[in-house]
Amino acid sequence: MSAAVIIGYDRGMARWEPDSRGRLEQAALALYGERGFENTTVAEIAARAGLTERTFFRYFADKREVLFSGAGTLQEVLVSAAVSAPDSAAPIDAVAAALEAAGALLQERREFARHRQAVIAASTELRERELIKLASLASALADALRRRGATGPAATLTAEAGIAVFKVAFERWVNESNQEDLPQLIRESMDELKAVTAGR
Amino acid sequence: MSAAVIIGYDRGMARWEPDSRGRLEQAALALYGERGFENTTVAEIAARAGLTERTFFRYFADKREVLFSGAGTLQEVLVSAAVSAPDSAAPIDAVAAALEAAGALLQERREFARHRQAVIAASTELRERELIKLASLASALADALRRRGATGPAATLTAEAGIAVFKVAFERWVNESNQEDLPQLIRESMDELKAVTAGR
DNA sequence: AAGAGTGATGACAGCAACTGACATCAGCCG
DNA sequence: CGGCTGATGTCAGTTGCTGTCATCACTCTT
Repeated sequence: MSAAVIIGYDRGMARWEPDSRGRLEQAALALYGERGFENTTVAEIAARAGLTERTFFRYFADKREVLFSGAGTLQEVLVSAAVSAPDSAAPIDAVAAALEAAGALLQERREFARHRQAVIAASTELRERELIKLASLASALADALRRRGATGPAATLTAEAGIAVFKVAFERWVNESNQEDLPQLIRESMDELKAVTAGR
Repeated sequence: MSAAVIIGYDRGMARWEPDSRGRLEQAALALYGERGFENTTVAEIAARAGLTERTFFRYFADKREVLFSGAGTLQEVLVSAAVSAPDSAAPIDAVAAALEAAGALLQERREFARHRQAVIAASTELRERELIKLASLASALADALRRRGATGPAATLTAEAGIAVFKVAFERWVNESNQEDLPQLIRESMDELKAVTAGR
């Protein structure tokens, strides 16, 4: 059964409803939010999107991945901002600039980001997936720093510390009720990292 | 079928072979190493240990967890070392002391740690699990710092940065062919973090 | 010593995640 | 017009994981 049948095939007679991928993502986020990740089956997600389980797995490698389609874009923004920071900037400052760019991107969809984060925080399995995405960001960021001339281990350390800053700032941003500015929170957290590693 | 039947019931006529848990861990590590995590079934692990699939899941929550039974001990060592650092030590130095204690523990079983790490590195699923274990260490470490009087976000940042140091040092230690000293590598990586966050 | 636990294990059924193979069919293109 | 394409459906199968009940050597009680 296709959703087009239900809707009456009025979208210019396209064979299928467009944006299957987007519909699956919306359905998954909604259902994970309503009943929790573990209590939702892939068949249910697919049904809400007017598709079948098999089609879900053509778009997403597994049940978790459906919440992480934005990771690629985030990584691109992060890396390109790091690469395009002035040559004179120290690695840690290139990282700070990259994190602020990524933060600005997330800020554009505050409500979505909050909802999504609440869903992820409620499930250990989803938290695992998020952590490996963040590790992938750190790895890509370290590569970018090496392209800027940083040495291997220092690049890794700078990138990982930067991602730690990002995590802390993002968590604050998500939980604060006021409309805080994420890039600003990133700057503050970065300063706090510098203070803390200096032994204060 | 019990393994005792095969072996001939000569261990003082105990009803079952002792240390089922340990046998499962050994069998899993061996099989994951031989054919890879994804190409190993739980039934095969259980069979090699002389047990059934059902018993495997009585000891371990899932197929990955069997490689992480040491995480609890590591966390205890880490936390108790952090808590027992001198009151005069800055948070980052308490973390450094804690990481060195944990490093010394791992160093006692260098070959095991290497083998295990090679297996984990070969599987994305296992890397995910490792990352959440490290996140749990960071969280416990941050709690320990708060008990020492550190404020919330600073404690989180210090702990996360410390775990980043640990990751980098551990990776060096595992990959170096020479018999390097892990606590020493941790000290060096910590110094590198301090340099890097200072803008060098 | 007989009988009543106990605890680790096995046996079995069942659900849900995921995969491979093949079928379908509207629209496009030559 | 007819063949090709690409997104989807259908179906069968494997495996991870769970609930439930059975088994039975050992132990404790009386």
